[in-house]
Amino acid sequence: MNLHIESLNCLKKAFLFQNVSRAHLEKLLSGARQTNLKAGRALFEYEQKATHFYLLKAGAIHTFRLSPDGDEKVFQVLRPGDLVAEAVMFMEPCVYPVYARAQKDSALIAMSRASLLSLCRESNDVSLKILSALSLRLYQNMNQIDQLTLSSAGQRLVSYLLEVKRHQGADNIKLPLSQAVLAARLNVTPETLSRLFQGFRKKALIEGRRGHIVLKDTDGLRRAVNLPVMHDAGLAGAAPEQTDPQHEYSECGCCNLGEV
Amino acid sequence: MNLHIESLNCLKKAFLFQNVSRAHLEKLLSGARQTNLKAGRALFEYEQKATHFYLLKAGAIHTFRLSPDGDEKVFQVLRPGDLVAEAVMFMEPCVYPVYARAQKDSALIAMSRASLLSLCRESNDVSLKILSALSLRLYQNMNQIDQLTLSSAGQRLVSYLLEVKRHQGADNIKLPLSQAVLAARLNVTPETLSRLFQGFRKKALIEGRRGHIVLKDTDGLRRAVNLPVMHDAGLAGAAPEQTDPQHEYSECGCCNLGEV
DNA sequence: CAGCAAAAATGACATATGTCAATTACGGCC
DNA sequence: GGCCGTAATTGACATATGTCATTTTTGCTG
Repeated sequence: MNLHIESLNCLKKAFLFQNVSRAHLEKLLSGARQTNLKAGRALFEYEQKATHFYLLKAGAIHTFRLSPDGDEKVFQVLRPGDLVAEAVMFMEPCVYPVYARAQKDSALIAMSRASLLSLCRESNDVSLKILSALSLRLYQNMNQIDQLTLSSAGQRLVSYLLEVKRHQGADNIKLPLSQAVLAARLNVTPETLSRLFQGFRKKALIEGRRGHIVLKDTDGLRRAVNLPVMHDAGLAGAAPEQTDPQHEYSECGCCNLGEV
Repeated sequence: MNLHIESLNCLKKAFLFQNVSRAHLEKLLSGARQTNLKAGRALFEYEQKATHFYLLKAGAIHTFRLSPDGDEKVFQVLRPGDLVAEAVMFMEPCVYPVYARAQKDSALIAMSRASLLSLCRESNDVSLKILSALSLRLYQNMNQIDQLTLSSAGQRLVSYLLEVKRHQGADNIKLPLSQAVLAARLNVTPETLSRLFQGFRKKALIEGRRGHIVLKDTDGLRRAVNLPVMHDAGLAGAAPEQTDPQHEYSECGCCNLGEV
């Protein structure tokens, strides 16, 4: 069956299942089903019993929580190739700790918790893989906490911009998030974000707008918001090695920029 | 050897090693050494190569990062019985993602990363245990992000107080953190924290001071800061089950209050 | 190309929270 | 029990950021 073959190939590419035998993958897929979601539709709800995890084949998924006044706090921006909620499968009690929603029309493969758990029970190799995947997510989360607790909105923005720059290589960066979503990720209002951009533009620290920005003076940016002007990047010192070309992972190892 | 026996017993109590065979534990301990730290001394540094993880036998350890202006952002407050940096052992590259420092005079058992990894390779059981421990930490971190991104300082404080109440059962709660540390955990200044307490006291929402506080009107507290007045607790809906008596775990499952 | 809805920018304003300095209360120690 | 250093409180003040309303831009779709 075509779908099957295709899914199998997708799975193989996922970091988690790099060295997993074909037999094991087949098993994982045996109970799997394809899920298609229109933009805006929910994949799962916060605190809902977590029975499945997903491989995102196409589109984009956001995971988020709601603040008391109702606005969304974005945790992750997931892209094709990413696994969704795989870490949740091991929690006790097993409920989704976030909402998940399709941001664009999306296609996913849904796999059951049970099949993953039994796979882990059978293969220590898989367990170990997942272990390292989880610890990575843990690290991402700590970095996110770190970033969110930067005292000023400017610091959070600059730290984000520098992170993006690190990953896209060039000073000429492309923001993969709408301003509204970015604002949510940085825990500021869109207005504030807009004004910050304006401010940096006036000081000739950046150029361009609307998703396509040129960083003219990164040290200046750092100074403008009182971030230490130093060696490499604002955030963690995770070795600035290039993305491992072997798996087409959309997320960066140490952070969560929401882009390729 | 006495120390050995004692350490063995400590290990057995740790959640991670609940069902691990004695032989395996022995192996873990074979390369272990006892570490004593005076209050204020560092256990490890941020970004330092992570070679060991620890079991805290006595005292208290804080893990934290530094903000650009130099103040500490507390990630965890660890108590006797807790494991320190066990999750880090599986990260790649393997460097400590936080600073760790003894807050009081502390005694720890240091175990090597290598021995843990080989234990995991040998025993899928251990891998699975750690898997669930890691996913728990992940969940804690998400809750912490959630809490830190509550827009107002008051919301963060109330959410913290309610969390503590949930765990101590009574309205009569004991704060295990100095005000300065608590302020850091909530990402506010000590002054602001002090004023918040004052404000609540004036409105007769709380009573008492200095680590010993009585919550007079929890719904009032929620309303005072615009937190939804609802069923159970402000944070995640992790089942409000009592702490499992079988392991003397200082931390709560879903959050990180810094106390028993 | 015009027209429209959504996104972004701008302005005026309120306020929560940080900052710095001074004062008070507490807890350990001789 | 009285002193002293640290922690907590209080006050005056500056300011970053949120809020709400309005305008401008953008990108689409017919």
